[in-house]
Amino acid sequence: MPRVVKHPEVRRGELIAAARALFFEKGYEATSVDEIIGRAGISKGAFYYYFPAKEAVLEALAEQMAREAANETQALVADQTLNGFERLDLFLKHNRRLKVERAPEALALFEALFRPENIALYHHVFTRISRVLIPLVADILQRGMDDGSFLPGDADAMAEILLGLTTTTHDSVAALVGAPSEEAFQVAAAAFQRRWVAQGIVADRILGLPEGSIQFIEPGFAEAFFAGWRLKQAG
Amino acid sequence: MPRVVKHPEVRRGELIAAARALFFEKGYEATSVDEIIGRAGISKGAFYYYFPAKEAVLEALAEQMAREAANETQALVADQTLNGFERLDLFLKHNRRLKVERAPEALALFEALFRPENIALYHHVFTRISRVLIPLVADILQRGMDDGSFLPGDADAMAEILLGLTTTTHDSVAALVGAPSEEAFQVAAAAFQRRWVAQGIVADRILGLPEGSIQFIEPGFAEAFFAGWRLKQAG
DNA sequence: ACAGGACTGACCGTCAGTCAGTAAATGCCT
DNA sequence: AGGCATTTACTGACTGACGGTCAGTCCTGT
Repeated sequence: MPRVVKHPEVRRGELIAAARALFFEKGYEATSVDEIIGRAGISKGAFYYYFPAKEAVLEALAEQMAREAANETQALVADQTLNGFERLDLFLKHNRRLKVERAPEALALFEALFRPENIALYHHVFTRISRVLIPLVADILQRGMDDGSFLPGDADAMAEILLGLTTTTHDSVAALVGAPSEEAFQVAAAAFQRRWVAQGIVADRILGLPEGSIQFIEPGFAEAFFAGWRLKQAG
Repeated sequence: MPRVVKHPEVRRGELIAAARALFFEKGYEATSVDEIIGRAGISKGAFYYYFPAKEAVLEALAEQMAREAANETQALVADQTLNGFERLDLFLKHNRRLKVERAPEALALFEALFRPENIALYHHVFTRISRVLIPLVADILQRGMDDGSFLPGDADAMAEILLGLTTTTHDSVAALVGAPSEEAFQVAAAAFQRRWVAQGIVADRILGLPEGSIQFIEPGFAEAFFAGWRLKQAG
């Protein structure tokens, strides 16, 4: 094969992109290094020139996704004129809007991340995302505790817990994207919606807000998600 | 090798036991089927006579551990004379006592389950344990909501959330058992303790109990755990 | 011209899984 | 009770694929 030299950053990016596509498609374990290098158009040696092991690509990919998530959020926390609750509300509104606006990509992403064979991928990605988001959320909580919007407490630990809550929806989401039939999906979607409503109430109680203050998802999100899913099944 | 025939249940049990020891020792991925059959004193073919794939042993092991956890808990929920809070308190007391009494085994178990290479094992085990415990906890919560011990709400979803909370301590426990030095362990132990205290407060608020009502771990648990760890490091 | 960074591809050891066959247990007929 | 047939439990050599290595080659900037 002809030898093509590229800037290391470019090559690295291409390798991660190739891995990303394949990991999402077939899972981390089921993707071989040979497939990654085939897609990236590069030799085995070059792969191991950039990454010490297959798992390192997984780490790099998780890192990249965590950075993307952090970048989108960071700007929101900057606004100094808002109090704690307004800030949290903005943060949540932003996330809700993202979920709806990007429903197609989100569907694909979730379908990839929540498939049983992708637990390792899921865990890596969410651990890293949590790690970057915890300080941001902790900051929001701390200000809210200081200005009386929220009940006082250990802001860091509570940020960790609140974010942890969202990652424990794994099973309910997995049931959604793994639903084998429309009936199963309907059941899973109902459970999903119930779970998130309960989670909002739980968050309200943790922070000492009136019930209904915090909403993680739009009321009709499961259905909207469902529309995309049905489209995919049909196509 | 001479051929020894045993009752299928016995053989299956021996295979799971051998796998359990090896998975705990070196992790799921790092354990080969050859090692499992070597320890169990059986041939490759016999292994695949009992399990369709390596992963099936992992499932079976997770199943076994989930059943053990459920059996120990089930008896507690049976007592009809107690109200919701007393029942929950009993459940938590039982778990706290278990953690202390079985600190040595718990240490070994945790050290195995929370090592980074064992994420798959961890996830399988805890998903299955959650699945059997959720109905039990939901039952406790429902009775407590009915008799006014707890704030009303979706008992199933809240049971799921409360149990989910405990699994999101993964990182803080992983930091504990993966600590490379005594200093790192001390830091991790402090974070661990803080995290669990916050979690107790969170649970109080979710159920509408006065702060301090729920305690997941004994005040000195991290230190007790630490003693065992130091012993191991020294030995 | 040459040093060192970027890259190649044949090769290696290991591992999960297969399979054709075999020994022991069990049922069944006489 | 003893022979025969069927089923169950098991053996171990083998395969293909995979992650990772390495000796060496090409390319680019200085």
